[in-house]
Amino acid sequence: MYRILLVEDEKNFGSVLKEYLKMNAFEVTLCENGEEGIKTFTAGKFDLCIIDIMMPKKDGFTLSAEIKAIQKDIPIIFLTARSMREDMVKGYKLGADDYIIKPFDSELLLLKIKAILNRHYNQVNENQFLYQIGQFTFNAKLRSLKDKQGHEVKLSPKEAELLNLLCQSINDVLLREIALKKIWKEETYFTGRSMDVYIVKLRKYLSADPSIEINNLHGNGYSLMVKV
Amino acid sequence: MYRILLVEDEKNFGSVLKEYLKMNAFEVTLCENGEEGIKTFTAGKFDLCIIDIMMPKKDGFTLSAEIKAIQKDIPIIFLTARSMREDMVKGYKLGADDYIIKPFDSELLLLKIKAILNRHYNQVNENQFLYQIGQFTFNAKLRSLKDKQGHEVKLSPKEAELLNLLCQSINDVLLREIALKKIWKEETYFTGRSMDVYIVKLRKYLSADPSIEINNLHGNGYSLMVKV
DNA sequence: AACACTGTTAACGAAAAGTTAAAGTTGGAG
DNA sequence: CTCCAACTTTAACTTTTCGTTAACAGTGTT
Repeated sequence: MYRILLVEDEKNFGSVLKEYLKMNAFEVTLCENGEEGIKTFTAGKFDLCIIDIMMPKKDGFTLSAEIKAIQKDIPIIFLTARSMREDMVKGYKLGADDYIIKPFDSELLLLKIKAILNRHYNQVNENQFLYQIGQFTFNAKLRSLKDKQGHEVKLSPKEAELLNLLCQSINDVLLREIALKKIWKEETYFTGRSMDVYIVKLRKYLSADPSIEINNLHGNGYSLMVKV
Repeated sequence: MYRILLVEDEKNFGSVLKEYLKMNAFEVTLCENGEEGIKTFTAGKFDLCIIDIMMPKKDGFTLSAEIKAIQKDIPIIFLTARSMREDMVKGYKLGADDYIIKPFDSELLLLKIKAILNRHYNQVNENQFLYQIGQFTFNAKLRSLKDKQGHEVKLSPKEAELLNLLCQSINDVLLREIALKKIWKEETYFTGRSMDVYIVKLRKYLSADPSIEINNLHGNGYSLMVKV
């Protein structure tokens, strides 16, 4: 049960978001401005902050700086109005923080939250390297993909890393940016295109089993789905 | 002989699995529910637990928490129904534990069991010096490699050291950098090339048995694979 | 309709590894 | 002390593997 500090001055929007997150098994504390936010943060324990940038009294960036001063590594997701200039937000992008533009798909926010929490806390079994994918068995250490007949294909390092990430979030979403940061260490046009090429390669390898699909979520990432 | 505690409420599936594991040289105790599971665990000694998550009376997570309270570091493999949501399993603190989705390839379970036991208990016995490699017997101290016919080859110091490292991670990866650090004490272009030369030599020695392969993992290292 | 995102293929160049042989190095035997 | 043989490193050349990029086609969004 992760604890989220939500700081949002629009009352309606804030409480709707709070309810939505609670429905999805998060513990949420809602604050209506930056001052209240820093007080609440100091008093409690939180795993993640979601902060509106434009707020009266104390803006989101200032608040986040104060929070980081207390707990350096806490992940923060900024909420920004569409009108806000992208480069301004990016300029403030610190460390592993993220931002999301209002109005947004609540589903997307949930995905980001999960992905970020995962990245920060669930050092998800770096040890796990054996996966069953439909009729295939994938050994990430040896970079081998074997089908039921015992036919083996060797994957290249990048192929294996990508498939490994997909397996870690099997039947769920692997966000583009997360894959790029983890595998390519940077997120540019070219690394993005490179990743697309690898997706094609993985699809080819896995095409023997029709119950396996690597689906694209336009603008968000990919998901490795294995049907029943 | 490792001892496995298997807790599974489906009687048929449980006993089939138990027999399969026994066939593969494990000592297995089968329990049919969580309560029985914790009693049995308290009474006996076990190296690994395999626990179904969905069980009446006491679910697998609760059981595992109780078991961990008694023996903190015992490895656990969870069995989950396909219907169970993936993120629910991952959301639960898996720690160093692993999980597997039913129905699964029994081969995969065996691989996982071996991998887990290996990393928990076999902190690689550095003192071992006698290895069986396919049809060969390798004595690392005497640096001798004998085939079934008793023909013996004497290996040079470096050859023997390298083969020894390969044997320590048989059917797994020997990372280049680790081999270089352990044998050559430094990692440069030339020591790397030197190692390549020794790999060629070892391959030549072992080429008599086609079930033995020293595979290169491009950019990673080598793996000594012996087919069964 | 315009634009951004994705699918797909092929080609190029860089890096790693395979291979063989010559050049060093070292530690005894004489 | 000298020389030889075993051993190791360096060199040179070849082959393989890999990742990125370009180019063009197709798709989803606004």
